[in-house]
Amino acid sequence: MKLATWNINSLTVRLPQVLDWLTANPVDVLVLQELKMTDEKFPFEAFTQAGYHAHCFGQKTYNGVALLSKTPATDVVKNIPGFSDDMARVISGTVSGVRVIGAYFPNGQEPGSDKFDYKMNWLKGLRDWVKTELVAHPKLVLMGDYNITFDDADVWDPVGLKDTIHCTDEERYHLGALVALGLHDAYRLFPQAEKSYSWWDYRNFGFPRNRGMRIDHILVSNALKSSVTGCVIDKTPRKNERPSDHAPVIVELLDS
DNA sequence: ATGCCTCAGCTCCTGAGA
Repeated sequence: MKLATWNINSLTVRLPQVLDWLTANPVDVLVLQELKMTDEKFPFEAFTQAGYHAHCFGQKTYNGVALLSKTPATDVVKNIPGFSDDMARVISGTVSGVRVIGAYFPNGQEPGSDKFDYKMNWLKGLRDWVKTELVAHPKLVLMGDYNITFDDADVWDPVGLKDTIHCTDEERYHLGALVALGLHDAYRLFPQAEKSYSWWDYRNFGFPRNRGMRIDHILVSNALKSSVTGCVIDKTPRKNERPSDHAPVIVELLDS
């Protein structure tokens, strides 16, 4: 079973690339972030034709997430139960016995800002909920655009970007607390090339210079850890003509 | 240097992303 996450920065612009990518990478589950469209505009038809069941949690202009799966997802939940939020950031469902949570974590803009405070509150809300989800669903995958790096290895310039957004101790504390619930960074379960990133700034030739950060993650629960056979970042679509600034991340699990 | 890209929208500029 293969599951993937991809922040596509506007599904309106990127739909052809998503469909092409699914043809080349027929994963069982794909979660998308930053649809930047309302549910009425979501291209259900195109995904049906591609062989996917789709659930959408959209929003005008910003945010918006979707859950695509080859077999139907059940018990679909939108956003974080118990955490009041105006923004469409989370969509969850059970696919083939695995609880899948797709999330677009807040950016946070800059430490000390209102948006940073919101990010910290959101992270606490997410953690409180995921803790209970893990009890109900031991086989759980939490994946998406976390907008947080784990450590210096995830940052192209850890000195210059020290204490800036995605690299602060506060953000990393919350990411660590999430992991401490009984989750594992699937990417680091395997040897990986140095300077591996999932996002590169559009500006200043960020991608060709490999000036990026690893901020898109797939966390797997204790119950799934031993069944993970691989995790990769696919940089191919970042080379497209009008790419998203993020690359998809894929994890493979042994079928159980 | 608060911009360099990219995207959405009450679109010819602004806010947001990261």
